[in-house]
Amino acid sequence: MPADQLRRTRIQDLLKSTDLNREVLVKAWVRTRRGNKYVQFIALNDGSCLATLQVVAAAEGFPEESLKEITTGSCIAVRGQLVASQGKGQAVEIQATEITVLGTADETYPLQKKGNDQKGISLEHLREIAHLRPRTNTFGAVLRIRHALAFAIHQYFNDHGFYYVHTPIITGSDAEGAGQMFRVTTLPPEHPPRTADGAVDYAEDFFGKQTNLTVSGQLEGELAAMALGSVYTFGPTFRAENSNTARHLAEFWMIEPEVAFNDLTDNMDLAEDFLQSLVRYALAHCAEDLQFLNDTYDKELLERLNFVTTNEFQRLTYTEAVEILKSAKKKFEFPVDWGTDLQSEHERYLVEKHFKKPVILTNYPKEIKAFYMKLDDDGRTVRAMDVLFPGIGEIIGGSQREEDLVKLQTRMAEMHVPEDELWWYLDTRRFGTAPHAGFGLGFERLVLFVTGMTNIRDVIPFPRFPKNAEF
RNA sequence: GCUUCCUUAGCUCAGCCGGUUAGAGCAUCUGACUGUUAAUCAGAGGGUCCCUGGUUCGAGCCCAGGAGGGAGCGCCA
Repeated sequence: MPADQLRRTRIQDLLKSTDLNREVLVKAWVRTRRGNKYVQFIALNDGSCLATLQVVAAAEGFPEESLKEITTGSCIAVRGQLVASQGKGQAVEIQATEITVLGTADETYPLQKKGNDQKGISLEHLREIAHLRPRTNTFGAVLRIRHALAFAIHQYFNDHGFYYVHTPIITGSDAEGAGQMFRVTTLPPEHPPRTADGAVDYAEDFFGKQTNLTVSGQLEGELAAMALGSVYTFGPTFRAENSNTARHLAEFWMIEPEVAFNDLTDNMDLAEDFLQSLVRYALAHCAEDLQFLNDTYDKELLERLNFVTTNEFQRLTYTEAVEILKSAKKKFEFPVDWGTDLQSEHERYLVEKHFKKPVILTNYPKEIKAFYMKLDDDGRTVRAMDVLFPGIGEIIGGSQREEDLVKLQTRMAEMHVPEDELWWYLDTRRFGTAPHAGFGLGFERLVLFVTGMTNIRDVIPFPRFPKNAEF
């Protein structure tokens, strides 16, 4: 092939290639350069995998002076022979014949290599340079795993007969009951049009009414399930809560399957198989990245992931959980009483101390759960389920839905949910209602669990949280 | 929103009881070195000690207020 038609090969493909002694072209970012006046070694990373490719530049072709611009962080194109490496750290390397600097990076590049004192840039500092952190090993690994999990989610549902439905991001309802919402408006903030009594006149707004960013696609997902049978949503979700924790974001991605004719047990079966399949997919497809995270941050990560894929989740009712907590020897900061919601410390005790495995809690008191959950026969509890994971807490929240129109209307009245805003939702119970169930999985919480990262702001490229919308 | 801790070189951190010119490792720069593996060796440059005010003969250190960040809690996914 003529030299100028040579196409670039990804480093991932070169590193596993057995077709040696051929000319290749690589385009990538420089991690380090070292050597002497006779030979120089350049470690290259193009993001296709964690590992770097070693480029050898011999002095005959590349006097040391000519490599001055090849600094940590610069981007170069290398043409050369792919050969077996003489060194011990790698199987193959490139003997360079031509190096072109595509982009320089001077000494102010923030991601200079860390030294042999093993101390690198902290995750906290990397959050302040989130535009560059994908170039680190850690964020490369996290972002590749995030991608793999997103892909596995679509594959799982496709393989199981689910249809992907796109629910709206702008919603005209603020009655979904999942938290504070962000307003969406085109009205001028300084001088909005007013009605005769002085209130802001939203009839003048873009949609002719107040609108918000969605807090959940569930209600629309239910509409689709009542036609397509098994559906799921996977999209961005927004909560304007002033939550300052390592497990909350103002903008996050949520997966919400909804299945006609499923009851609570079917729902639990789906959640458990779904989660196990996703973890299994990551173990099979992200081995190198997971090994790196295991070695770097959390020595028990792989062990924990394998454990989850091979052990059944512990299922018990809220009432049973309260009994266990009441008889526990541990002293809790918050008392446990039937009817109050469990605190983080209680959930952590059940998952990490008592059962030492993922837990699915069901049949919560109706007072502490949403209006749309199906009432149990005793009239006190609802068919809710929360999946609790070690280190994460609630990773899934779901329920069998109330399919009976009258019971649903009664619950809405009790919880002051206005019927007129959800007339379309109630129509599903008026026309051909059916038992159905579903749940919401926080995507970033899943990525948090699989990567072993401890702060949710480190598993999404550009996190949105109170007082921060940089980048 | 609440509790608590932190903020010193580009990064990661020391800094004694409040006392002379604020230190280390890494990074960067310069030089040496014939295949390195987060190369090695030698040298050099690099500081608004987060900001404002106060106490004191004297403040990186003590006090007050503010800003930013971490961890935990609440809300939840």
